Amino acid sequence: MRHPMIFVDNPTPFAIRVSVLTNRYVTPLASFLDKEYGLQWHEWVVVFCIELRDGWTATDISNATGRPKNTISRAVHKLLKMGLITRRSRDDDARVQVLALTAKGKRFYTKVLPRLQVVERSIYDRLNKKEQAQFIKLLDKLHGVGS
Amino acid sequence: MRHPMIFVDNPTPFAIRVSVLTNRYVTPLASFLDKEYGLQWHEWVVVFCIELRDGWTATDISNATGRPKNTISRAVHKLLKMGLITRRSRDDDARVQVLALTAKGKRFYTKVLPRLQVVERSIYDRLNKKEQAQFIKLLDKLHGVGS
DNA sequence: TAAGTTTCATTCCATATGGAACTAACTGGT
DNA sequence: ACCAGTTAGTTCCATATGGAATGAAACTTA
Repeated sequence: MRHPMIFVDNPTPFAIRVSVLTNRYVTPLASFLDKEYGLQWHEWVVVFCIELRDGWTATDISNATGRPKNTISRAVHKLLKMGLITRRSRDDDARVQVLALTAKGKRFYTKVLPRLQVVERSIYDRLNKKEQAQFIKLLDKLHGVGS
Repeated sequence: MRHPMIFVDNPTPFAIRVSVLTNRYVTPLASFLDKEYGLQWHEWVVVFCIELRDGWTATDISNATGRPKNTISRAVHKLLKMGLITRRSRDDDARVQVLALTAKGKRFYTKVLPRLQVVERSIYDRLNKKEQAQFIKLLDKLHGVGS
């Protein structure tokens, strides 16, 4: 590898740094997930969202993650087929489909999360606790918290 | 938008935060680039790399960015066709193709960079100068500087 | 200098992607 | 009650993607 640290100590645009971080960091997690469980990254994100809070719809997830809604729609269908989630039209609006984890989905989440965290930690632990907290705070700010 | 700040103040895995940041942040830049100049994100990254340092090859860029080499190969071909870069086999090793910006490519870079920075700043300026420096330092650490 | 191995880059192919058009369901105004 | 406008979710389709196979050139060892 001839220029591994190319983006260090120079005025590389922030966006390039971030996209490279995603390439180096999220991509390995996604392929781990795919190999071990046949799950796409988006599908995992949907599971994660639903586990985190009740009442999510495909549109909510699309808004929260910044992915187009057809992508989320496909992920939802796959997860339904896998029996990991359920979907129910809301009584007051038949267009809105509320998602929820099945018992199988909850078990899946409980099993997968710690394994992902192991992979995650191998990179994330390059930061100490204080730096990790700092980083999350900065990410939140970039996500537009408070604006 | 019902849950815009879903990933704030909870134990969302770092990888999800990062991927969402990319979705919200790099994607708009990429579509700006595509609409205005017909350039894919990878193609822009290749231009940026070549401008930053001399002597880059497709493999170097693949290593530095974490994208597969066929992706870079395609980007290089497109840029050659657009007349933005040149390619020369190295004298001592004909397998290695050294890339360089053409005059047109340099003008392109000079024209595009500030326009991208305007878009970039609209998000990045949510951090003050000190936080920006902090963030870059943390990114560098995550990229494995020093390890 | 021939055989085997490694490396750089391209091509092939099955799959993923996302914009745009679409359907179905609701809302508001008249 | 009707029609126009809006919203949730799906489908269509052209294009992007990346793993694996291939090609091409250069090394390594004998």
